[in-house]
Amino acid sequence: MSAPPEDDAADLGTVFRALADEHRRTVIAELAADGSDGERTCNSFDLPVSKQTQTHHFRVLREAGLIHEINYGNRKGIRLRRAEINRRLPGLLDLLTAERRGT
Amino acid sequence: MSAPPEDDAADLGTVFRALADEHRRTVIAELAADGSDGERTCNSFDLPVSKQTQTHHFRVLREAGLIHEINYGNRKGIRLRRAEINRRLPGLLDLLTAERRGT
DNA sequence: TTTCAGGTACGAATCTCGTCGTACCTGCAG
DNA sequence: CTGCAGGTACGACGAGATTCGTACCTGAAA
Repeated sequence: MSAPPEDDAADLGTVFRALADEHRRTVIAELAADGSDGERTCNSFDLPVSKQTQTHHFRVLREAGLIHEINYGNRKGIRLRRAEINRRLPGLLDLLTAERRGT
Repeated sequence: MSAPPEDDAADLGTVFRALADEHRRTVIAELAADGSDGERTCNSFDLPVSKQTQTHHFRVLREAGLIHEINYGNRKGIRLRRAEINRRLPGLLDLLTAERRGT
């Protein structure tokens, strides 16, 4: 209810709901696996959905406090909020990277 | 698709979807916070929903591999599958108990 | 045996979510 | 300026989730 803060990390329900979707989980797992934490474009994830749907997924991830979106007007940059996640939800990123390696 | 295994821990998507609901998260958080790991009854959680809905929630938790249900015909016992969870999803229970203590 | 609380099965109402179509905006390359 | 790729806004549709009503089963107490 009311406008989401989207500025800081949301509650566990919002985070789990965001990570329940396989596409969004793939995005965060890829970001978490890349230690350089560089800025990536939305297209670099090769999601098998339309661009409207991608916009939706990245918005959900941003409102859950998991990523940072940098708007360049024309294109958009994605960055993992690793520090905030590890501070408020320690161990979460490890769960995602572990799943990605099998089992 | 097909009948769910419900015997061993499910994938991350199923687990996150199960824990996205606040009622179910409350159940697991209470179980995780109680170190004795004793058997509890469904009623002991005081969920503000009807008993049909409780049946539904406990089934979701069981199919996600998070709890064990012991059927006595008349009543039902609930037990946290702590060992399996900590083995396949280390750190998950800590996230739930941390949220319950406030941020 | 009768009664009753605890649970389940099935179905319906409602809501949310994931997806896309159409239309529009933004910045860069010709 | 024109064209074009990347993104967004709004609306719609189908699938799934949450909740409950009604009906029924099970075991223990009276």
